[in-house]
Amino acid sequence: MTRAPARPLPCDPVPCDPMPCSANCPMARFCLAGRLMRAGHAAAGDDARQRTVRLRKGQSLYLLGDAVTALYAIRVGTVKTHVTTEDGRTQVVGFHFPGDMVGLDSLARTQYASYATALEDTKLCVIPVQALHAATASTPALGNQLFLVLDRQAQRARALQTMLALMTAEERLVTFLLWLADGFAARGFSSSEFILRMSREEIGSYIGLTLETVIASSRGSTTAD
Amino acid sequence: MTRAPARPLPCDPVPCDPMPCSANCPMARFCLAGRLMRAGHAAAGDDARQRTVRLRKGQSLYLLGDAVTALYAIRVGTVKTHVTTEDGRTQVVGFHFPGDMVGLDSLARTQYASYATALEDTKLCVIPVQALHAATASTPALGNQLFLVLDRQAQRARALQTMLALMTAEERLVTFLLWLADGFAARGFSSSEFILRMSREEIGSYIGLTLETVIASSRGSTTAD
DNA sequence: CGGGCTCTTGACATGGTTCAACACCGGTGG
DNA sequence: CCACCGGTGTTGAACCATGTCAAGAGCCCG
Repeated sequence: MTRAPARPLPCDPVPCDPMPCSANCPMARFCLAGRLMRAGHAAAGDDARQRTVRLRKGQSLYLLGDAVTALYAIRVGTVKTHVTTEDGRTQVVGFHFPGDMVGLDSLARTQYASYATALEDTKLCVIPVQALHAATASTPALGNQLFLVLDRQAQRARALQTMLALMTAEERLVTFLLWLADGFAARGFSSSEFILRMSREEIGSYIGLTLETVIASSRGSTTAD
Repeated sequence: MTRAPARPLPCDPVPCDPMPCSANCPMARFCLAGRLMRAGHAAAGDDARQRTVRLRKGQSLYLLGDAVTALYAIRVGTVKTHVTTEDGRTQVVGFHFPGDMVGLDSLARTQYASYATALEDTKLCVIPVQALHAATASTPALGNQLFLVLDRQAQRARALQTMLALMTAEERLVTFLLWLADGFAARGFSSSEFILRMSREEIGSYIGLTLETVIASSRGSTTAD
């Protein structure tokens, strides 16, 4: 179980900035935003040209409290969303991979409810909320798609709740790794071998353990990393 | 800190079955379903006549896997939603009080994703999903309201996640009781004195502790029950 | 080559669970 | 009315999983 090297740039950085999302995005087949936009394709006319954003490892996409101006869809890279408690402790609330949307948890709000930070060099499509609103207004099917996407997030949140409430350290880690494996498999990557873009500490924060316990549990688990 | 007696019937069982929700429901001021329906009032004409359901303590509103035919709004009483793991352990995923909606977590699904069980004698309004769909289709504002309600659920889920991940037993219990107090205050009841309708075991399940630890932590906490 | 990361490991402390016993209360039947 | 019974709540003791602390290894980067 090895960590990612410092700045790997695992995917080719396709230069596709001012292009329709579905044209040449490597994640087009799996991209939720793509499904959203195709559901209402041409609803916004050739307004479908996407702006993109690049982040280097460690850079923030938005901060907690920032005005919500856009959602984002990951093209390449990995993003974590996280919050802090009043006493300074930090808590990772989600990991996001190519094809995932970032910022959904703040869609109903005026200010972002979390921080979003790149775990590696990352490129994202920008989906201005006003454009999204206009598109959903003109295309009901798009709203349904969005609704399903939100439901998936809620499902995952419930699964996490039961995991945190009644699983042991090793069960949590195994479950987490299986989730990752499923996610990679769904994107067409190997589910039996992959690189962890997040640190042990970030994993531990997400599943409610210290980094030392994450390591100890990974020792106990089969090496079927 | 005392538990509820066996069958208290704390609220008067108003016989209001075939009446518009807002007419005589004691929770009208706080009812999410009421807000939903008023947002689209007369959208469905006098179809607004509500069917209601009564449950006695321990009875189920629906079972995991049942076909999703309706949402419910609590008039009087308390409901828990819960799931079970493959190895038989049970996990409370939510408590629901007068004015709350029950079944929202399954709204995007064809089968309920949890069990819903009454913690005391309870009366609910029935909101058929097809009626809800019709109403949202004809009244966009209603969809927005629903969207906000779903977001509130998601917020609570995130708060629970951080609670389970990084709070101690006593912190969890205190937080849980404060949530209850806030909820009662928002409904116009006393926030400093109230009856726990759920057992220690159910509380423990919800906040990831055993019933013994719930007791031990409640001893430690101030008696500001 | 040195500095600062993350990762790893082991010893130790401790919060929470487990287990067992008992108190309390309401309901039920004699 | 009383005795019994089951469910829930309470308590304490022993155990164990996990957190805490400290030290060192490996690696990337300047």
